[in-house]
Amino acid sequence: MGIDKSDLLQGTLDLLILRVVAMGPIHGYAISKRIQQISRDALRIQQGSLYPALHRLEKRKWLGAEWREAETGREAKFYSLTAEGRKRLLVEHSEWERLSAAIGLVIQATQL
Amino acid sequence: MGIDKSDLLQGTLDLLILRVVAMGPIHGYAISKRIQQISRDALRIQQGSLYPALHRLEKRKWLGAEWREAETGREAKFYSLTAEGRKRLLVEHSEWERLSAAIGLVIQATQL
DNA sequence: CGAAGATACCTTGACGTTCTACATATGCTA
DNA sequence: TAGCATATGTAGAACGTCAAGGTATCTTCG
Repeated sequence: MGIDKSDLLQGTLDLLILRVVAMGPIHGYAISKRIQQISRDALRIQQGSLYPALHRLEKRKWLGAEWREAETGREAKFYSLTAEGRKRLLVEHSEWERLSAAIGLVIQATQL
Repeated sequence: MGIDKSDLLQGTLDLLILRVVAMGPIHGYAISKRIQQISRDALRIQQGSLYPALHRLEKRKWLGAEWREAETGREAKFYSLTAEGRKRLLVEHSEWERLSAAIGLVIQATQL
């Protein structure tokens, strides 16, 4: 009935991607697997969310991209964090902390 | 440039509203003020977000509504939580815990 | 008296993100 | 040779939120 929620908290995908890419160059498919693995399967990035997001971040110059051979021997597009991307990551991170803390406050205050 | 984020984490507004209404009948304008106050101004609900959200929740029978006189002596639409709304609140709450914990995991794991 | 500001409700149209579904191709393995 | 994981991508739609606009009442202050 269209009442179900997204697999993600909308607006947090960029943060997740930037964090993972900050660990070192990595290709798109691996990013989604990594997020899924770290989150113990709680976060599943659909391909229709992943690739548009990567293109968006690349367009904004937060990610740089380069085609290289993956560990598997296949060609893949490796993303890496730009200097601007690192700045943006800090912004996204503090916004997350700020907003999630605020929601925590509301949850706490309303259960008295 | 459209790069700035929402004042909210998209998808959490329903949870916030349901929590506040769970404390007792309250009208829309007061809900937004209350959320703003509890969150120490971190969360500001725009009226263009608030009223459509309230109508959505009412339509889904998670909120009931009744016109009454507010403390100020003016007419206002008071919302209260239905039984279904209480169930939904539990769902929204656990979804929030699940997803925010998962994001916390990714943040932790990527800063090593 | 008149203006301003807070209270209280609402709608419209645009926007960005995410989703489902589809499409393509390669490499490995059973 | 069929199936599955890997790997990238697109199109169209749904959804929630935002900016901006509107109405009306009540109180306060000049």
